[in-house]
Amino acid sequence: MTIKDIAKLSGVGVSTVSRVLNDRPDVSEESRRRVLEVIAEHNYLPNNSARSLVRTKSDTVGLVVRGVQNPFYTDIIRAIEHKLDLAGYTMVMRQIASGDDEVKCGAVMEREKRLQGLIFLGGRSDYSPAELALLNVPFVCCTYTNAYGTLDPSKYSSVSIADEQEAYRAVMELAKKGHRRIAALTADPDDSSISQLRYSGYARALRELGIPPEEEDVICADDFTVESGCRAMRERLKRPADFTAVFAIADDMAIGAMRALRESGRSIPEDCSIIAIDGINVSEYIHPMLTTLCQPMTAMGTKSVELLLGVIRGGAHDHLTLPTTLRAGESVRDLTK
Amino acid sequence: MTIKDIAKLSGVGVSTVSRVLNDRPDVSEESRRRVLEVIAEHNYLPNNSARSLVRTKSDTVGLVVRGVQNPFYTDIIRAIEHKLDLAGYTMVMRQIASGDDEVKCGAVMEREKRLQGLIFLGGRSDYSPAELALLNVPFVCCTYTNAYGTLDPSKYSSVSIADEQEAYRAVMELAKKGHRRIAALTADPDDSSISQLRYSGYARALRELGIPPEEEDVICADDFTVESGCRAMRERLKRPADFTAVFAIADDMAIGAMRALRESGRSIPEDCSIIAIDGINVSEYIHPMLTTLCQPMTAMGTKSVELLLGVIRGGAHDHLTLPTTLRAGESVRDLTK
DNA sequence: GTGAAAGCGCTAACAT
DNA sequence: ATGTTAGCGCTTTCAC
Repeated sequence: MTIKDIAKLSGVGVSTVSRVLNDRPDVSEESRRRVLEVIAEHNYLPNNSARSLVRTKSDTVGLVVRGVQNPFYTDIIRAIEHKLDLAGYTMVMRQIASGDDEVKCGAVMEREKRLQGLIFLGGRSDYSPAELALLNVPFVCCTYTNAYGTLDPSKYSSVSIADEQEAYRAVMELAKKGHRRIAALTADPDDSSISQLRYSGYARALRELGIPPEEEDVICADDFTVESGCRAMRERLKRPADFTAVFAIADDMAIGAMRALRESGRSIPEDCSIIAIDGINVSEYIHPMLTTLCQPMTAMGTKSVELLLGVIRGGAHDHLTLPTTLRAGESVRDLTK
Repeated sequence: MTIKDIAKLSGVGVSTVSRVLNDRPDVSEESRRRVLEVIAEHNYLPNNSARSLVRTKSDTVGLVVRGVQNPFYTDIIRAIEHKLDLAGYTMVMRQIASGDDEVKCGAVMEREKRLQGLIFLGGRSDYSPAELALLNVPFVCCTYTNAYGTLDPSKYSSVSIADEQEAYRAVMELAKKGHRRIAALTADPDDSSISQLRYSGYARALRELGIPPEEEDVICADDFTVESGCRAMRERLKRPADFTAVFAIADDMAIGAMRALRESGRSIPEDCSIIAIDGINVSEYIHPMLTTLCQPMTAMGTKSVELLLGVIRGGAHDHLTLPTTLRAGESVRDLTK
């Protein structure tokens, strides 16, 4: 069943059918009705490939997810797919390992699939101008932004939280409750990405509090997973540890660390408090309920799509910083009482 | 940059370029080398839409995920995307709500995108012949199968666990530890799907154990989420409850239920044991570690793709039942000691 | 308002 | 082994 068949069956030309298909105004009500009828009757669907070919663009948006392991992305991906779907776009998703290059991957997809745009989930933010030149469609960075100012903000969009400030805020929450020896559970603090920003916030808070930084208390995990969080904390606890609280840069890592802490005989929050950033679903149900700064995941996905579609339709790039909300759980002990 | 440009630049005809592109043997080494060189030099990528158009098929496989909420799917989706990627296919994913019809959605995708095949994740299994007629490409059901024999097994593939038996096994584990009053935390037990199968296994175990079923002890949640599990258990605990153990049909529901149980003053496993099925990552790290039957998620995704590609390449449909592995956690108390 | 026809970039016959 | 050419199904001028 092709457009020709529909044309024949409706007794009109193919261009009229095409007009109906594309909701063009210049069709008589009479023709439109007939064509629509035939289409419905035969359950006809236009061939996407043919459309993409002639339009030299598809109705497709690419999503490149970096760092496969992060469960925190799930809700965002869902929101993105859903929103895209509503807008009549198709999402093609590709996952890449933390070490892979999202720009290269995006560039390949862009041309292979004739994408309208790209969304990067969890990427680096330090693209070089040469790299950026590979990308000829608008893109938005979801969950991160170029906080270092090396990218021209008018060339891309982003949706993120204020990672540095939120980390600062989390640590300050601990300080408010009387904690002074505060460890950080982070991933590589030097990868010019989210972990670095959150680590910086932690460091700034300590500085402001006049707490001397202890190298021993910066616990570095391999990635953002529960496993890594647990492993890193276990490793750390083999040596004497007298911090009274931990700031974890991600919920999952916190959950892993909590297990390690318990294994060492510490109970939470009696012997050691913990606060994190993310607010994944499950962390609200575990015991003790994790105290954390919740990211608005659905909004992050939705806003990313909105920004992208805005640019596709001719709008300008923009940068959104979304607020987190503190979920007061049960994992932080008040030392002042 | 099109195939014509490459042809011109290499001093050959378009068909030669096409042959090189498609790894055909009938090209002289000389030509192949030159074409490949030009392609590399100009960073040329063939237009997917044009290829799909003329081949009347794309290199695309559709994934329809039903029941957006289930976090258990994440790993499977990852495995599917990864495997598909390795095989040179592209995955387009669409999520639908629990109430939506995956077959209809798949049929639309199939024709719009000229799919090679479909994978359904978490669907119903009671398709009618009329519905199936909508699907003209091979498909595989991932995580479920038509356990009721209403579908011709040669018409589709499936990868699943033996839901009924595994549920039976889980309940028997509890019985082994001396539990007799065993509640079931399930979703709708009548939706001819996974929850029904697992509920049946529970019921069969009770029957075999000679334990009279208590209607009160079948706790029905709205869906498979932590929230629902928690809510359902909270509701149940408003009335007297003297079951010593709970069989939850999903890890997430179990985690939710654990919170509700604790809220009611019960500690786990001292006052109430709990066992589940799924084996999601996080349930191994929570406290107490959840005792559960782990599904081989990665294998389920990988195998689904293998089956599908097999059929696409002319093979026959097949049905895989994968084994679970018992993870002995800390959530089940041994009453016999 | 409508139809005829020219491509979009590619593959596959068909010649050579 | 290689080039020429006719479509694949659609959109979009351009006449009418």
